[in-house]
Amino acid sequence: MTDTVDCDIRQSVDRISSQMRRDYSESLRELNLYVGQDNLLSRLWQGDGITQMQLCGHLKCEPPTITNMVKSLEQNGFITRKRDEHDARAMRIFLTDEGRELEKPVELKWKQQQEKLLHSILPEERLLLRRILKQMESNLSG
Amino acid sequence: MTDTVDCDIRQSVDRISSQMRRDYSESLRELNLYVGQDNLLSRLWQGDGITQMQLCGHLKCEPPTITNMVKSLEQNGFITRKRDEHDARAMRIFLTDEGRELEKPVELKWKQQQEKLLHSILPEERLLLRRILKQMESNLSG
DNA sequence: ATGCTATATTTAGCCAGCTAAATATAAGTC
DNA sequence: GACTTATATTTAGCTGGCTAAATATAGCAT
Repeated sequence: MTDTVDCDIRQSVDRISSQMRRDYSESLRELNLYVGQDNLLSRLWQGDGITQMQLCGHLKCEPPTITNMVKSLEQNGFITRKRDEHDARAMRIFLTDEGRELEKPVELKWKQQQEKLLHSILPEERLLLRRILKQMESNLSG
Repeated sequence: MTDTVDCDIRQSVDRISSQMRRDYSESLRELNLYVGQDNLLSRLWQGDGITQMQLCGHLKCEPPTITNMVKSLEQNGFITRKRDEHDARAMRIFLTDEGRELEKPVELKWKQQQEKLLHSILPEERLLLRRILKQMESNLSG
């Protein structure tokens, strides 16, 4: 019984994340972005000029993934890359004006997505849910 | 405040699913499987000989995705494909012995994954969580 | 029988994500 | 200075996932 419930939870999280990704992907296309690129830009809105390795750390992904994402974002005019003046190995990533202009529209998409996800779930439940999700996050990273 | 909490939830689900995928992917490599292939096989363990279109429905993905997954699984010897006798358009997918043998090991991986995910989360909380996740699923599909 | 439409699958090409290996530069060591 | 190791990024090649377009077959209607 417990096993069944637990297994449902694992699968449920799986279904939610893939459906959310699909949905969200479609929504982001209106901004000429692909899923994941919003997270990279989000980090840059907090302060740009960081290296690709630093982006790896923040986005928790591998260097080749950053290379590709950054290439795509650069081609679409949202960021620029400059070689570090003191370390010719590193590339520093900067937002363009177009990249900066996406901050508000992306935040709106986030709110819309979150509202859709949490519709009809009560504030008390949201708080508890939040706590449990944090626990799950730390379970995975530990 | 509410916005912040909600947004945390959206991001939290995002982080959990990507970390889970990474973890799980690594774990499945021991069985010579890639993430997602276990879901396809799982449907076949319930009964094989179904068409690729039926798999699309169960896995909620598009036909080309099935074409690729099925090709990979066939090359690795877990399934075989036969053209439908009455409808030459359709391919029917069957498990090989190797494919059948993966059922128990994959279920073990599921249990390990779920145990890691839900560690230290109480049974009452799990029940509530399950209910909320179901609600989120229906929010997304509706 | 001819033709139009619907269905099943594949191909090509894109993105996120990965690993393994190559490249380039930095920095420490002898 | 020359050698070795560490770090940053890229390339090649794989998977899951997608869309758009191409095939192939089925089935209906005239």
